[in-house]
Amino acid sequence: MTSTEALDVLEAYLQRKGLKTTAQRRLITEVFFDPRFKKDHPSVDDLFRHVRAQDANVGYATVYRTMKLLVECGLASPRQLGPTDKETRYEPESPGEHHDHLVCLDCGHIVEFENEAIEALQEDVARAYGFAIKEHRMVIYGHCTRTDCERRPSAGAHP
Amino acid sequence: MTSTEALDVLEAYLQRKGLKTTAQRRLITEVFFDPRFKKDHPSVDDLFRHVRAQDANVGYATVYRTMKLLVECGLASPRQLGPTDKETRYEPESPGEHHDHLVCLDCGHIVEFENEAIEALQEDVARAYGFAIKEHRMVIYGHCTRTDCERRPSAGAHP
DNA sequence: GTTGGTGCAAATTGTTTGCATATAA
DNA sequence: TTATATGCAAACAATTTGCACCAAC
Repeated sequence: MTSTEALDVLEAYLQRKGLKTTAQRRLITEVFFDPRFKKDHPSVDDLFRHVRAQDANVGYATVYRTMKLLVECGLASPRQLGPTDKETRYEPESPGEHHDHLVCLDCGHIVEFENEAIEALQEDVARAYGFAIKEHRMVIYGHCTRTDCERRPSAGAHP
Repeated sequence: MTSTEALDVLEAYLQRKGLKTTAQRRLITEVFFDPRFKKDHPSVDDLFRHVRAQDANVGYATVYRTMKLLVECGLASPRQLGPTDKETRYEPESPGEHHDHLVCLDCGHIVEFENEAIEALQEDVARAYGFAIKEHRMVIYGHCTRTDCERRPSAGAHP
């Protein structure tokens, strides 16, 4: 989803809730959906720094509060891909899409994928235990084979 | 794995590392592997309270430090099943075993399961992207059908 | 006797909140 | 004009760390 579409979704949500469209909320949303940035699962701090580059007055708290709004209206999902990561990272969401993650334990590289066969099996499992699935999370940790994969012990994850 | 077996694993690990076996480390490990407790994915605070019931002098920091040791020697895994939970919870591990989780969004009930077909498909996915799998995490969120399932909005997870 | 452990309290870190001011509606 | 947002600093909560004393080895 483009940043323009995301803004539309956000503004509709704000209107419906009687909240206000502000320059800060627009800017943060634009940064979050910026194609140069989108794939990075940014933390609040990442977002804060990029936002400050465009408007030096935005506060940390505003970024937190805006990300909470984006989550509420379905435009973002909080993630914790590396179980040792302490900060929450955010992923842009497009309604109807879903993907899971492959995370390289060496370089931190993240690949998103989707697999219908796995999802069908998940349905079977859930049914067997009397659960109605709302959603799921799946992360596979391993070692990637990128030529530029270098050990980054601090990269996050020992899962 | 029984608490006795766990203690053996821990002591072997401590010895190999030149570390010391102490009463506190033994007690915390026993509590963590106590069958009455095992299934509960306890937080450090849960453990701390049960440990204090047996020895009123143990400090919070010691529980943290000991859980870190248990993770290092493979006896425990840190989990964050409800993405809104802030505290880390721990799950007892037995080498060679693996299970994933079903979490009820209403009552917080957790079911552990294992599914080889899903794991086989994960291998396929990883191979397709050039990843060698080390391990994985899968959590399915939904609504359970237990008769005593009651909405616990604070129960944890809106994933 | 050494080396490592414990308990406490203080420090750190990520996140939230209270409040006076500013701004969208 | 009136309700909501903002930015700042202070508050919080989970976890970590420094240090004086203790206890395994």
